[in-house]
Amino acid sequence: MARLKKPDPAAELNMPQPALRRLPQYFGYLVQQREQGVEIISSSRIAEDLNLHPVQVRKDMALTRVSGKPRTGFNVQALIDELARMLDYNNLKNAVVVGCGHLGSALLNYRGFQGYGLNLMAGFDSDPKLVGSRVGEVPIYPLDELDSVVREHQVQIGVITVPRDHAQHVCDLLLAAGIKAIWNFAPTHLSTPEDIIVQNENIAASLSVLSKRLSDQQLRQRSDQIAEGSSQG
Amino acid sequence: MARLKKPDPAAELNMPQPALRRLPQYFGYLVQQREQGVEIISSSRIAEDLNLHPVQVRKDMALTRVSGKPRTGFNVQALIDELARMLDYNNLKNAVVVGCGHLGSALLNYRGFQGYGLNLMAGFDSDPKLVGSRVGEVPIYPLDELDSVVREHQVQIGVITVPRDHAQHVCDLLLAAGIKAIWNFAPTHLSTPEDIIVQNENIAASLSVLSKRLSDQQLRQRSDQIAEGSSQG
DNA sequence: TAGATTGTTAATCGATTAACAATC
DNA sequence: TAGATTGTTAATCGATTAACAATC
Repeated sequence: MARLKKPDPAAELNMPQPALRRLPQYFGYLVQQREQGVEIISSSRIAEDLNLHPVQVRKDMALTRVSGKPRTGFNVQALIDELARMLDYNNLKNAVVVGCGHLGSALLNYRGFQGYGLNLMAGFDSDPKLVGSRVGEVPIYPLDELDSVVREHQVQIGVITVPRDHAQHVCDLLLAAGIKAIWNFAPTHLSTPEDIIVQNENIAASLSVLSKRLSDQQLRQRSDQIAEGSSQG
Repeated sequence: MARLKKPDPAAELNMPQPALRRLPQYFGYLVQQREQGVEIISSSRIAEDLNLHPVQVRKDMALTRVSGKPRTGFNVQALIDELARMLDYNNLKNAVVVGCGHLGSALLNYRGFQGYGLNLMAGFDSDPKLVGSRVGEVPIYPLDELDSVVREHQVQIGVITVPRDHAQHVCDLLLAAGIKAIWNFAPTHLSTPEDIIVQNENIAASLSVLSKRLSDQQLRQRSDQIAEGSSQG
């Protein structure tokens, strides 16, 4: 059995955000490795596959308090278990999806959320044709049942996938029903009380990073070519 | 007209990633403000609406080299124009989507990408029923036409929305066709040459951040209650 | 002028990387 | 033992925040 130091609640509460964003990456990667029969893995191997610095991987692994063995590496299963505990993947959290258009349907059809502790247990839509049907096995309700469903199942997380102009209204409905956290896919800013957690899924931000990296690389390559040309000339 | 210092190419190439991720956020926010008739805006107002520190907003605005006026603020349109230039939104980049299931369809139906410089001009799918049809006005081709379509239109960006187990194969096809950047929505790590830009859209990472923030807040609230209870007792 | 806001420089904070000892 | 890998401490790097001058 892999050695495991006592968890440090303070360290876990104050986890740096960049690290917190890397942990699910490790988790997914390690689950995939386990499926391929890998039982022990070194930090340098992880770093290489995920394009990270090996020391950073060791620092992150240290957060899990799973000890590795010099000359061999870390126990994959132990890391998976501890990451799941730290990220609270074992406590399934109920969530509802408001807006069952293309994006909402895609989320409702995605079967991978369970592995990350999220249970999408209901969808809501204003379209009477959708109401009463199921999308990816999840039942779709009319908007005016939102309050009762959320209260009855003590749902904590609301996912907003409605058009931009309806997002704030839906947000208000969710908060009125007692929701504590909002996962917002609508491309707009939501006004909420301070104690409500809002996570904006800004696909444009991600796209911009990609786009900028591409432009920058091409700029660099072009200036390299010019430099080459002039040194040859 | 708003004052505008000369762009600084070095500063733009070496833009810090956290800042780069905030710029599209400002862009979207400012476009929305403009639609509502706002012409001048202060850094403190932006900061308040986007939950940022006002000094940070001013630093970020300084990156655009748009000068604000003391006592009034920044010209909204000037900021929008300069952000669009910095993020290269004006040069429409062609992209293809491989995998036209729920998520791929959602992307193809999303009409907002044009505003962010991305033109999804073709979809590919192995399902013969989809091939020849259109999803959100974008034509769907069979996979074996990927190479010719990508070459013909000099497409630089490939979007992968196929199931996990097909992602690496699709990635290889895209690279063979000359694609330089991959936007990967499949929950798996892709092996690529060093000069290829890969942006992983890890929805699980985002979800985990939300989930952890929720758990942590509830932990804090519970320990606050206990502290309250004992101080009262 | 007084006051509000920008914008810059310095200080702080936090994350990443380097160096190296400890361990198997 | 030799060598490879972990794990910790120190150094560096970079981003955020604070302080305050400049400007309208």
